[in-house]
Amino acid sequence: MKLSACLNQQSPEGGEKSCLNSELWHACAGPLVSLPSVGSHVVYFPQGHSEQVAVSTNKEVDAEMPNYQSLPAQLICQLHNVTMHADMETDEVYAQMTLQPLNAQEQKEISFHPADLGAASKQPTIYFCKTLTASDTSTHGGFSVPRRAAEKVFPPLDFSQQPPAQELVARDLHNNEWKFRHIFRGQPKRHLLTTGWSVFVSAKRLVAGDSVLFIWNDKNQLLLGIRRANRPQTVMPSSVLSSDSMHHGLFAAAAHAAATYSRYTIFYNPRASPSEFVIPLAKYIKAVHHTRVSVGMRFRMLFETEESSVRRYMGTITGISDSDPARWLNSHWRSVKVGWDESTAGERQPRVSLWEIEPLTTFPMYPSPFPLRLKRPWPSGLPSYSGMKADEMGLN
Amino acid sequence: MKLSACLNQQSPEGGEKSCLNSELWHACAGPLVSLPSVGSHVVYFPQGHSEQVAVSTNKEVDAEMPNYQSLPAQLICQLHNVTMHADMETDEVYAQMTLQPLNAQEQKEISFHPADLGAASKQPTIYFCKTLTASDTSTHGGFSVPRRAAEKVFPPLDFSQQPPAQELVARDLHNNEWKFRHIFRGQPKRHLLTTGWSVFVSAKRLVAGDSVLFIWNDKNQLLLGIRRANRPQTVMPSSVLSSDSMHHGLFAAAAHAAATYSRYTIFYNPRASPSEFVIPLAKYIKAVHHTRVSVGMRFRMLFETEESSVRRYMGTITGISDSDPARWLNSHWRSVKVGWDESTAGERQPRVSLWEIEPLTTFPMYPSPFPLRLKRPWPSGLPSYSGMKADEMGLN
DNA sequence: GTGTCGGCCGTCTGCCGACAA
DNA sequence: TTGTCGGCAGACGGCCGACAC
Repeated sequence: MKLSACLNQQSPEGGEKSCLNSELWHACAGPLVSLPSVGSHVVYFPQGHSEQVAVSTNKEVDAEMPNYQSLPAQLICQLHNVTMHADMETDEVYAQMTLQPLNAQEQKEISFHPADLGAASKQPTIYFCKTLTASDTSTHGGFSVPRRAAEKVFPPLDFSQQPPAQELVARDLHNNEWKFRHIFRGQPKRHLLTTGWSVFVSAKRLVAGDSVLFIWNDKNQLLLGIRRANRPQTVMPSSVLSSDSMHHGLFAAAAHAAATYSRYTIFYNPRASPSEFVIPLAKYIKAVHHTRVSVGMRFRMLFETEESSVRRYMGTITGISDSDPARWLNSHWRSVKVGWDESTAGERQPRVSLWEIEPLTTFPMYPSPFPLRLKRPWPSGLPSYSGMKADEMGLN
Repeated sequence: MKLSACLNQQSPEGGEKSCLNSELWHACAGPLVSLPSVGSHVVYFPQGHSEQVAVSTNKEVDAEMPNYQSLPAQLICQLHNVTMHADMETDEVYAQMTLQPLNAQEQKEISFHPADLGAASKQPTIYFCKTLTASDTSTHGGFSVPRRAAEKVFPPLDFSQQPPAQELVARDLHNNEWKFRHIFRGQPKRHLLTTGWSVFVSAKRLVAGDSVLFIWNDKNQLLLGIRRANRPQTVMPSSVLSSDSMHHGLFAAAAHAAATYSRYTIFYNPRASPSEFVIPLAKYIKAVHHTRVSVGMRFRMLFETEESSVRRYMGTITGISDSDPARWLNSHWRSVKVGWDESTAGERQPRVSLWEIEPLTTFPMYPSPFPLRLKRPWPSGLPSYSGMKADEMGLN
């Protein structure tokens, strides 16, 4: 992996490179991924971060790993910076965030803004995503564009020509330019990308099963991104640091930042990570303190389909407990054990976090939604909820 | 980077994959690289390890990085395991080592073996290395084999045929098989690799300036490896962990191992690292305690040439001091400031370590070389030399 | 001794509509 | 509506000796 393009969420003019519309990044990341807004308060979960590192290094955290006593299970931070990136080699999207743990005084002064709830980012409206077929990736031919897709996102063809054709110019996440010949021909007629397509396929090393997506943005620019199929064993030990040292690094850096209230930097890989581990504080508060859940309760949760849209799966809460009591006591990370109505080969996780689900047979405990204010602030000196008991949080 | 092939130094039958002769690994690593032997005692320098991480992530250690008080500047360890690897994507060689810091009792019982001195590994005798030309990597033709090289390492051709030709089968670091047509033709006659060569070039993504090397080992097998040219900006931020967290990880993992005398794992990238940071203890002792150096003294030091051989450069010692007194007090890592006779654009480092150089106008202080025994063992409880004063070590 | 080139042939790329799912 | 195929023309891959440094 090499240096990556930069997409700064807030200050496009500040970046080292010219910055693309973040629509493309979000389209590649998927409909469920949202990034907290700069300046807002968030909750950071070392445990979730560790899960991402475990997936990336293909190695679980070692049982011998010491407890970082000074590191609470969740850190309340201010989010100073968010930049969107894409891997130079694979185009895999990821985000870099700069977090700063709040000290006791800052925690007392927290006030909430509705915008901090972090709704899933709106997917661009004028776009399409197609999974590549064997013919699409073969050297024998070009790319067959689904009719509705071509009519929706490509500029209209001049049908007085025979055959109707035009040159398309599209930019990828790295702002590289790709040119394609777009032609409408064949019997029956269909939209095709011919000249230029195979160069793109080989440059991006696309294979059948990968997806390509086109966006027509509000500046009349054509953007294109890719999403690789979930190939098993795409993991890559970095050969720089052992996975054990990586986990040490994650915990030590977070512990140091928590102890000194200083900034630190993390990477979030939306398509690698099993769950988001930087959550808007308001979303966390709402889910943990203002929603009543109990064993046996029904809920639904959003998942991404293979066609890049969302669907809800239903399930039942079967238990509420610490997912790793030895290491992370009183953590809300994956504290909810669930069973799924449709059990497709255990594809969905058996444990989820409160803010990931929508409980059904309940309603919010507060009548007026905003602004919120906590009755009982977190224990002074401990920038976390780790000292709270379950009954204080309405879990029982 | 993906999973890598395994070359176990000691137990070829124990590896998960069939293991190749380590000759190829050492040939790719270069003539100056040696690996300490399994079971021996070594000195590990977190500072040197940090340098490697800084090079790999292209980012220096942060000035805000806290001091890891419990981590001495050098750790005396037993080397439990050494495995040789090669990156699946780039074929870059690296080694994985398992180290275990010695406790005070173990340090007292150390005895030295001459074999532990860690002489540079013998390069294979029957091999050649060629830097690829534009013609070699072009699709227009094959690979032009230098005459002496072909006669030395390839099986002899049957010159009764016209033209003389044969099929060569060579295996790379991952034990993949590559087939080439070896032919002797043209006017004037020359050795060429034709059919099969371009597949190899494109699979390994070789460009003009990269090197390829062939070995004819003692089992009558043909092996081949590659060495990429030092292209600037080959660095790759991992997008898994920030460089700050990487440095934290390195120090925290080492500090934890030092505190508990437990094993930990490191990676050594010989072609990325500016210096070896795991040194045979005997070599360290000899250089630090049994060699007298002083400012103004002449010395010579080995360097690798572009043609993969070694040559000596001469220099003068200009100072002896801690290279990073704020972080690593009384460390011998790069404690010697030097000036070079041939100052080719500051290519060579201004600071070296004692065990890297050969002082000239001096001779060893001990009459009989081995076995050695220290008069004054290191301070009990501190598994390092960090408490020693310069005058105790004969530096002044 | 070896790097690069022109010449030449063969394979594969890549554009086309046919056809079927 | 769109995935795959046969047909075909042209580009490029790749093997050869010529030639120069």
